Amino acid sequence: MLEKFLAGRRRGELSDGELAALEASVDAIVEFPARQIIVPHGKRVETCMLLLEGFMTRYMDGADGERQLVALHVPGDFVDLHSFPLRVLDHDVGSMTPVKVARFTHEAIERLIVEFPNLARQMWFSTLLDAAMHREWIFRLGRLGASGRVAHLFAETERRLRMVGLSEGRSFALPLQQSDIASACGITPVHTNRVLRDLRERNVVTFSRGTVRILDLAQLHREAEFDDGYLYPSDR
Amino acid sequence: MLEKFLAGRRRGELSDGELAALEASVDAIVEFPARQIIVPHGKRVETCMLLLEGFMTRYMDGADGERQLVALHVPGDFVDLHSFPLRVLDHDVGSMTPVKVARFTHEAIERLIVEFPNLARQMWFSTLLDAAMHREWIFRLGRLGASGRVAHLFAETERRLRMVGLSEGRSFALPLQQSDIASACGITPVHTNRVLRDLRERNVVTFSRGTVRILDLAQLHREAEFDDGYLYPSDR
DNA sequence: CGACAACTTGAAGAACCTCAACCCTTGTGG
DNA sequence: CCACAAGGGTTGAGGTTCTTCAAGTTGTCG
Repeated sequence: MLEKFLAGRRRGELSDGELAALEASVDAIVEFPARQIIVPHGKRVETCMLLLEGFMTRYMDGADGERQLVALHVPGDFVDLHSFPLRVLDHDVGSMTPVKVARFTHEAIERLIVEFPNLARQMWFSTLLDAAMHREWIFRLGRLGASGRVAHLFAETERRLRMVGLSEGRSFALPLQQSDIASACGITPVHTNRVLRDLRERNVVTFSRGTVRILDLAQLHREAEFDDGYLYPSDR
Repeated sequence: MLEKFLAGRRRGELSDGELAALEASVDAIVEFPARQIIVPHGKRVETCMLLLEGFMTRYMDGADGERQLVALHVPGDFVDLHSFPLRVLDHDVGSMTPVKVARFTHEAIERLIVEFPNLARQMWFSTLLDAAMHREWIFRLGRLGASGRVAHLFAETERRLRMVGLSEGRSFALPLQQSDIASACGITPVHTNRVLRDLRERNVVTFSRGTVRILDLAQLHREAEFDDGYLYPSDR
């Protein structure tokens, strides 16, 4: 049942036994409404969640209330696996859409990694994939202009969704508002709007009512300086 | 021999046996000159390095040759432990000063984590600390202005050096050039110079010839919106 | 002392932000 | 079915921040 969700975050294969043990360890399938804090920062965490449906984000709020997204999570992501070694998160985890997750208690994770060292390795790998994406976001914010940042967000998300079968490479659902894109890219909502118009008018990509339509993938990647190597894709 | 270096990146304690095994696993103590690429991106990596002396960085270069630092490493950091699960790095690792490192082969790491599950956990934790710092850098770049970014870099580095006994809280060695600070903060060297003058003239912090002198720590933290929680400090 | 690299400063312009108004869509109650 | 409210999206004008380019100045090392 979980197998198809794990395609985007694997280093090598999972055995049938490992997969079965993972599925047997699921504490519960849980649903949350959109726009809700799922895991607050600074509080002891006892579970981890594998995202099955919907979009989630991790974010930090600044002193003036301005929000910075630090990650966008798509189905297949082990959203807060970081909380297992860390125990307390330095950031909030929230839902952007209604979401469905498979919840695991930390005790269950503990048992799994003792019994299946390969699963431990896979989980470590998964969290380091998050770290690699963090680094790419640092690069995006530090070295790209506003339109490059938005292009990069689209390019990365398209590539990640394609890994789990949620994009065919031309258009995909990205149920965010312009202000969410602004929060991810370190720019204002107003400027995000202008950037989107610019990308649209130059026939690179359009974003409207939660759908991204890529008109020129090569140009999108060029403007984003995007190379998918950091995602360690298994499907190429 | 390694013990004093590990103070900043521990979750709980290491037993004498674990420490001894770690020390026995050191492949070699290696020195590198300043300003050298130590681990290039995209190439299979077979070893990891624990930084003993000097400063190292991880960075990515953009299409126009502009460099973005994604991490600054201080003594005690397991610099490229990410390469163990990832096998290939998405970024370069380089020395800023002459450095001395303890090198471990991946095979040695493999043996260690099989025999000492607690070491495996510590190593996972260490890489997630890097991820937490990455998130903070994302916040810094996305939500702070130029002087806040520089202040944040100084605040974070001071706190980390204090954890390993290399800062007393008032002044510390940070052997970087203004252009390195620029690379870390996503601003130009020229603007970095103006920001440093501003911080100096407002009696917050000075930076001169590789030394940071903190004049008003509270104000530095305020401007950086700095809270050390994400470093999971064990010394408070 | 001379050469070189790093640092410093000024001036002009580009990128992005702020503020304020308006538009368009969607949902709701009469 | 219409009126209207609310939230998100769009546009314009003007200001701030940061960049770019170019010209010094300072410090270091042979």
